[in-house]
Amino acid sequence: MAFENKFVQLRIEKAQTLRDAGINPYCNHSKRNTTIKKYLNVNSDIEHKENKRDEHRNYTVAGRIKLLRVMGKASFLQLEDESGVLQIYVARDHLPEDFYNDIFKKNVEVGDIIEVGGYPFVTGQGELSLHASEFKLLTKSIAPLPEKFHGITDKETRYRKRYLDLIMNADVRKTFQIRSKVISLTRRFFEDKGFLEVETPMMHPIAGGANAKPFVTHHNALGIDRFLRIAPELYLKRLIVGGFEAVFEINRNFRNEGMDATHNPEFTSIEFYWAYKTYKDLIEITKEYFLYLFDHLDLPMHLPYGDLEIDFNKFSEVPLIESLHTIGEVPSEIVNDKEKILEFLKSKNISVKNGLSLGQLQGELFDEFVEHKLINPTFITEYPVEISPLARRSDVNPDITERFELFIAGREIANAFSELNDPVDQYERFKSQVESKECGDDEAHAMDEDFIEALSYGMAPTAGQGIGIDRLVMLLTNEHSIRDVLLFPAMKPVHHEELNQEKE
RNA sequence: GUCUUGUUAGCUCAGCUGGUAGAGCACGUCACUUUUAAUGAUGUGGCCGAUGGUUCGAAUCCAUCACAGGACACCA
Repeated sequence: MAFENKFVQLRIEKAQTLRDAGINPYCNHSKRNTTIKKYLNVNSDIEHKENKRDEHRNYTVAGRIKLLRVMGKASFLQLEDESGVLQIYVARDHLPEDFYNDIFKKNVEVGDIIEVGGYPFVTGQGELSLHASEFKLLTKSIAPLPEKFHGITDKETRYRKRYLDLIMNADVRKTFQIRSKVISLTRRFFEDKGFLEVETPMMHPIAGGANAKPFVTHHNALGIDRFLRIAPELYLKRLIVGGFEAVFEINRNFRNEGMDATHNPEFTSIEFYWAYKTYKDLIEITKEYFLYLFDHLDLPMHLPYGDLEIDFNKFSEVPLIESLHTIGEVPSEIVNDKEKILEFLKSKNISVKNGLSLGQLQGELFDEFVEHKLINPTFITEYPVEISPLARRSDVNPDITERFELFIAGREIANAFSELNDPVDQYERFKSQVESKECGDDEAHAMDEDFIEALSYGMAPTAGQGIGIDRLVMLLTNEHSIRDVLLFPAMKPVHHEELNQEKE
């Protein structure tokens, strides 16, 4: 039952006491005329004034009471709005008769949202404050806030009740402000380059564009299942066929897979496609993009991340096969021989699925021995064709593709390639994916004949790239769980009724 | 999915080899007109995550379940 907690009951009673005294505890009119940050800036000269005050100035601020110190006939409170924290001085003799004793002291408490008018002054302890001459309750908070010193630290509560986390932890608000900036800067960067922002379907008849398990939903009117998209790729390429030459989409993808520190069932990516360009051009624009972000976010080029320090002046490029030896210390004589790779993996006690192709085994070696060592930004290039079903083959070596993935701090941040635009080749690759699917690989691509038909009309040579925004934000904010950069991360329901409701 | 560690007051946490629940903050009452997690006095507050079991007796031991954190596996 709601409101049964005794502390909540007490606060509801206070709200009623206020109503009885003619004060609306959920008042709808605020006369706020400045933010706390502006107030502190504008009045920074007060400490040099006579008596360290200026009674001719008057400001009205509003916010939530975070701390309250009642000292008899006067009180101090710490008021917080989105912009900052301000100390308010409330004295009995500067407010209407009896208001201080009967209303303020008895019915106003930590958590309430109030509005205060008054003049600026500096206290004996040297803190620029506001001397209250008007005081108005805007919103009565009936739930007690977490402890004032330790705040709220329990991760489960922080994720489930993000509003509490945001109230109590200013640095969490900061993380999400940076996230917002990253997205808006990304949008501006690509718009300034002449890219067109587009929106493509979230509900797909065929889940394509990535190797992943989709969520399934049902369209009642048509009586058919739809898949929540796992990637926007195939639709964005259709737009290139249609004649757009540079498009991007920043939006959610959905993958029906496990959840952990770097995976949430819904996540945000940007994908962009650029006609008449190659993956080499994408390497250049990616470097430029990072510089742009660092510049506008005012981040150091030597970025700390946990125990690591990442040097963003040092982007490097290494072909995948070469990286196996030079970075992964895999003997170079085995990397082009299936049997020798299998032997090597076995000697290292690493088991892999049966029937993997050479390219897939090379991918396994990379994941096992190289990926986690890539701390400074590294473009790994020239991926085997077997693990790149949508990428264009190299003109000089048909076994590899014109592709790169960007790794930073041991994690994949971006995936890019010159797009495969030969419809017959694409058809063959889909067919081989379908065969893998039939052999039990439930993450292999399905055949998308409509996409093949689109390619048949001719897609200009194009380069395309996807960047995981959540992981990028983790990197830039020094967060180590994706849940800390998602306002409302996916959580299991707490009550079993919710879990079992789908059983019938 | 596997392993592992948690779950005690609104919040942060104690509670040993089983004997019937503790602190700080918050809240109530009193004092206090320049405090900074204000201070001093005093009081209220708990189905010890859920269900079973062992026992004369369980917050404590055992089992199952739920949720969460971490690690591994899969993936972005």
